[in-house]
Order: sequence, then structure tokens, then C-alpha cells
Amino acid sequence: MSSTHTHSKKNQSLTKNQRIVLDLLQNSGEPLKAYFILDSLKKEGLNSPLQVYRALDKLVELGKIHKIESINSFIICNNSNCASNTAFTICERCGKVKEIKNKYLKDSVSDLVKDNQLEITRYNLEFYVLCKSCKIN
Amino acid sequence: MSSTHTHSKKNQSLTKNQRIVLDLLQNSGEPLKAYFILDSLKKEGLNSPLQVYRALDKLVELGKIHKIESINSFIICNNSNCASNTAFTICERCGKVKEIKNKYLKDSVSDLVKDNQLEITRYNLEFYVLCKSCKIN
DNA sequence: ACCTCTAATGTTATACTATTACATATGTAA
DNA sequence: TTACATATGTAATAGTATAACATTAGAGGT
Repeated sequence: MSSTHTHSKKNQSLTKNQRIVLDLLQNSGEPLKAYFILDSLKKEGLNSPLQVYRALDKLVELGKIHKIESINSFIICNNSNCASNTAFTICERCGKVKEIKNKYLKDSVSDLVKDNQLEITRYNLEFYVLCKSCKIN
Repeated sequence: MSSTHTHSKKNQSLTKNQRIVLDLLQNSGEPLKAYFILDSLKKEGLNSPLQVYRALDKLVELGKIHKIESINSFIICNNSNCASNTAFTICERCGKVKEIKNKYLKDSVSDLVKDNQLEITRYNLEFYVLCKSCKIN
């Protein structure tokens, strides 16, 4: 899964810390934990948890990454325009995480809660699955 | 919201720690954090975080309570037979949490991911909303 | 260029959340 | 009763996240 140089270089206007954190997540493609990010970027000049968390917070806010709550991890966004909404599958056996594409969800989600008179501002959906390769073995 | 004595008394076969933790969550009806539970039950004999976490783990496993991942909190189950699946609305303004009834979800959820060839073993859905009373003010 | 304001940084300390490890006790079934 | 799994009690520690405060960097307006 090395997609190191395949992403658009639209990471301008980010600060140095935000950029190196985003680059790491982009190059990794899998969910990373804050303290792992810290360790990985010590050589780039990151010294404290707060530097990592501040960068992560901003990137989440910009919709460039997502937090997966149930595993306290952060992953690069594979969609666009999902600053507020996130949906993932997480393999129960191998832990592999995939983001579910927006377009599969929009309509279903509104059906999902139409019986409540609630207006949804955002959502975080975590589906635990057995992924294809784990299902085989 | 005092539904203190309206729940069925099927809490037999639970151990003492499991029972007092469950009772607290039942009487509270809102999400509680582990260390809050610990403080609340010091007088009942709970002394260490681990005692709380072990009771919580067991109760989650039994489907009697749920963990709401994004707020590190636990709440009494308002459904039945949802040991594995959870779905909540969380008010963005006041933090109020409500469990979404199973029956509204079963079909929608299977639609939701029918395009993927994944078999879902369980899910955790967190919908952030503006609740009715917050919408008014 | 200068002022101003906002956002980001750097650093230390601390708070909050959760688990490891180990010794002991309890309940259930053969 | 023995054996086994499960729960308990306790202390220590690991993992996750934020508060507080001083400083610096950027973007806009004049």
C-alpha cells in the first residue's frame, strides 16, 4: 500500500507541524495513534504530545483526517467533504480499517433516523466486520 | 427522569460489584464515566479503577450497558438484545445522549453497507444532533 | 513599514482513562 | 473434594489528552 506520492499536493496553508503530521498519516494510510505519531516525528522536531494533538485537532477540523473513536486513532480521509461525517469498517480480527465512501451513506443515514425528529449535524459510524482476507483464513 | 424502580429486577446472577455498578447506571439513566462511578461507589466498597472497569466490561459483554466511545462513558441499555450493536444520538450542545431503538435500525443498517461484500458483526453508531430542547433555545 | 489581531508554537506539568501483574477468594460442576 | 473458571483486592504503571503560560509567526489594514 505505498501511495506515497500519489496524493495531490494541496497541503499548502498548513503549518509545519500540521503538514508533517498529515504527511505521515497520508503515507501510512492506516490508523495511527497520537503517541506513535509523536515518536515517529521526534526527528522532525516534534517534542511534546500537545504539538501532536494540536495538529491532529486542526486536521480533523479541516476534514483532512478522521478520528476513529473506538481505537483512539487517526486516519487520513479517503473522501472529500466529510469534515463532519465519518464511517468506517474495522476488521475484528486483523484490525484493518477502511473508510466507507460518502455516496453509499448519504441517503441511508437520513432514512436511518427519519423516525426521530432530530436534525443530525454529523455522525461517526463504526462497523465491525470480518474483512475479506480474514474471512478466507 | 427518575425511573429508579421501573426496571425489571433481573439483575440476579451478577456479582456484587457488577450489580452496584449496574444499579448506579440504571438509576442515573445518563452516561457516566468510569472514575465518576468509582467515586460514587466508594461508600459501597469499590476502591480501585480496576474493580469498576472489570464490572463495566462484564456488563458491556452481557449487553446490559453500552460504552459510548467518543465520550468515554457508559450508559444503561434501553433496548434488549443489543449486546453487540449500539446506536446513539448525542446532543452537540447539551451532551444529552439517547439510545436509538433497535427496530429503527436493523434494515437500514444492512442497506447501508450492502454495496460492500462485508459481513458486519457489530456496529457502533454515534449521531451528533441538536436535541429538541436545545433547538428551541 | 508599522500596528494589530489571530492562530500556532514550545514547554512543563498535570489530569484523565485504562491495563498489567499477582495473590486470594468464590462458585460450579465432575 | 478436587478441579476449574471466574471474580476479587491491591498496587503499580501504561496510555490518552488537556491546562496554563510565555512566545512567535502570519495575514490584513492603515
